[in-house]
Amino acid sequence: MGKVLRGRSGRRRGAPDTKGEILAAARAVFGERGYDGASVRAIAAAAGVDPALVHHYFGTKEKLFLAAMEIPWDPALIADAIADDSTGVGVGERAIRTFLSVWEQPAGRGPILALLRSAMQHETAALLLRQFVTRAILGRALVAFQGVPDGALRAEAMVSHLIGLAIVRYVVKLEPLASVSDEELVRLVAPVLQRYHDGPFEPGE
Amino acid sequence: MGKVLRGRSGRRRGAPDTKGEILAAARAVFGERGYDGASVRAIAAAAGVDPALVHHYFGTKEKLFLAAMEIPWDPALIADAIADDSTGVGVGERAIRTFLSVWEQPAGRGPILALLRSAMQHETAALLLRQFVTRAILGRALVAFQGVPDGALRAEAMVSHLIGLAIVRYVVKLEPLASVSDEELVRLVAPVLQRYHDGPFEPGE
DNA sequence: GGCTAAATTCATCATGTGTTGAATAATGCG
DNA sequence: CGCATTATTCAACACATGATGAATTTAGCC
Repeated sequence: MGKVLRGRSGRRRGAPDTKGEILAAARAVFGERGYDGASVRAIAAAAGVDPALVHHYFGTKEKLFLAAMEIPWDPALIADAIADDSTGVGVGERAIRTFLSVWEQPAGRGPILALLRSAMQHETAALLLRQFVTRAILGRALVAFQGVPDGALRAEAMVSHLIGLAIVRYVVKLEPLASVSDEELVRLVAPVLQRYHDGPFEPGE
Repeated sequence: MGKVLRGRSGRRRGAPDTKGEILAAARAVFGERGYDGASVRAIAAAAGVDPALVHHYFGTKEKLFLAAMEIPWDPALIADAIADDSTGVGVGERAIRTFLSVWEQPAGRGPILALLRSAMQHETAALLLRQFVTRAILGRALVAFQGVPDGALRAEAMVSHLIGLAIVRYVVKLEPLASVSDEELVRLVAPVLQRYHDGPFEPGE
């Protein structure tokens, strides 16, 4: 109790990773409130630190945001998990399973939630999300769509469904979708996603 | 040029529908910037009016938001269009076509965009969106899922895909999805959505 | 031990926000 | 015409925000 009241000015004893704590707090608060909604003061408070320190380390709020969006999990791993064809199951199931593995734990959920929330209100963030999806996810996962006509389009449609799922399940919390079990979600969504891979799509039908 | 500078105080000549203009401006600005991002001053400016007038008519910003979200198109019509089984095509195609008919024109896009954007940052708006989807859309469209096991879940999954589509196409603007033609989008998405209606879904597989 | 550099806070600024109350101008009813 | 009502703006408040520069305390090197 009262750990927040760090008292008087000056350097603290020991070598605490304050910069890291600020980053973690930033991810959490950006994730909860989005870019505009998250105030530097709120982030500083969550890190138990004076607002000025945030500026000392990161200069401006936007730079802090960019720094906080350096995601803790490796996007390449994600993309590879989706691309990996060695398992028996199809792309659809691989995609939804990887999706859940990230979203179901708050540590992984934080940054993308922040990115997603912020992309809705800030063009900078929208651009960031666009690049992230395009380069980090789609760019690598596209190997699973090699040989498929309009592969890029189909892959993007798949991603769009996953984004919608994230919003409905974790932000808007529509029932029953929000509280259905992971396994049930896989059984529900996987075959539908899979159809983006297998299904026909002829301009003339 | 200079129409904004309405000059001195007092009532204006004629009987202009200023309240309506404020509402329209509110829909536009809320749609572009979301609830928190849209300032009363910006809305007032877009309506060519003093900020105080906004409060005179609507009291508070939140009430203005709620008033602006009284959507101009009839949700019942939308829901019925999706539910209507008399046409030859399946629910999937009906859903994506109705979706496009609303989103492709800015007048219809405005309010939901505002609702969607705001739902990402404000719990009030999230609740509003939840109720809107549940009552206005799902509630009526569910007749198309009568007799289908887990109909509610499947319908929600469908809606989640449409929401994701809206975000990727109209907010984040991922290419090529953002500039694909309506017809192509229908051919791409309709059969996948349809699978939520027809496809099997057994808890035990 | 002394001194520089880093970490941290404090006080403060300029700006933008939602909101309010009073003032002014036009309308419409008697 | 006179007068209450409505429409509209002006000026201001209280508050939150991002940012800055100076002051204070500790760490680390010679």
